[in-house]
Amino acid sequence: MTSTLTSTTMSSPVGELTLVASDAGLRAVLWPTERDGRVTFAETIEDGDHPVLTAAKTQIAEYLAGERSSFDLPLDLVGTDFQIDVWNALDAIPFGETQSYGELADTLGKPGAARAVGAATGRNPVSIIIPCHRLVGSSGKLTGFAGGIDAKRWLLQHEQPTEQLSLT
Amino acid sequence: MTSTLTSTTMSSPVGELTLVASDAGLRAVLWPTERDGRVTFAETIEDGDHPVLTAAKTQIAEYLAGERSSFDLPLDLVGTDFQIDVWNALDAIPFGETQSYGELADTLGKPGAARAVGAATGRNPVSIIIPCHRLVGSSGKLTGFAGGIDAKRWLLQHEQPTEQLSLT
DNA sequence: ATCTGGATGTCCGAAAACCGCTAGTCAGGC
DNA sequence: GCCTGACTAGCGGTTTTCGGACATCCAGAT
Repeated sequence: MTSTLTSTTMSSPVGELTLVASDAGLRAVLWPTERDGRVTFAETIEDGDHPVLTAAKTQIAEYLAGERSSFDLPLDLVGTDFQIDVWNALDAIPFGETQSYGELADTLGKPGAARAVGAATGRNPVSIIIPCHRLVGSSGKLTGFAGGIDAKRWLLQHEQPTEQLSLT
Repeated sequence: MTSTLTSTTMSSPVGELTLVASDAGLRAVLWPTERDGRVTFAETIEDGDHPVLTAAKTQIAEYLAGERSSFDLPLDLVGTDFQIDVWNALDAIPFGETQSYGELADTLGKPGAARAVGAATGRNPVSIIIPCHRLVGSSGKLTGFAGGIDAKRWLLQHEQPTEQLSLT
């Protein structure tokens, strides 16, 4: 049926990440709590040498070390049209900036779909690479995150030049 | 996603048949009324030269000409566990014989599931090859058929040596 | 200040509907 | 009596439908 998937893992300040790739590109970057359910691991093979996986590993490590602010990787996104739209819009939020769920809904031409944006964001398969952590409540509050609110706060602080803002 | 499907058509005394194959084998033999809905034709390519399709065409023609009483083709059945069980049990009914829905349910070890057998039979993707026409009501009545009751009667008469039985 | 309701797309579980059935019952016609 | 046909309840698996729940937010009423 589906082309074979390969996977590998890497450790990071925000927990162990699991990377999954298909022939077409990077399929997923998963938090420890997401390992099950998000991807059917029945058809997944461990392979640390997959070119897309090694590239992703390198770029994520550079990002976490503060040496990189954007990614350049082939992605293989699987989702509904709306979800893909949301993920692409997320990708357009620049390093260090944030946007609210409602604002993103507006830019998609679907005002009022803030809640739907939240649901689609929560289903982003490629954490960190597609910066779902840059989406916050309209009041600035950090509302939810697949990897845990702590990880979201860590990533956002990490993108602040002074490392000083205290985020609630 | 799914591997590519190829299809072709052939005419027969019971109407034009549409054959569909995947890499794994014959996927479907459809009646004119089934062409839509049963298979996603969005991903189907016309190709009369596909080896499985030509073999199926030949064997069906031989069967319809009275020169063949069983089939030997790789099948690629897609369905629930129960449906697959039913289809396999159907395949075991010999040429020229019939069985009732309830009897088949019994042989599956699920007495009382006669009606479920009916539903599964109605979903048999591979008409003629898997002889769903050999399944009749417990009273001997021809109850239903995807290709129409007339086609069912034609096939059953065709399998009678004398061509004489009058089936209701 | 705080609470309520309504709008959006998707997924998930529960419940209902749907069938290519069947054995049983009962009323009619011979 | 015996057969037939019409009608009924209950059978089991699958499909369809429906109602919530979500990583929200704004307006209006308490």
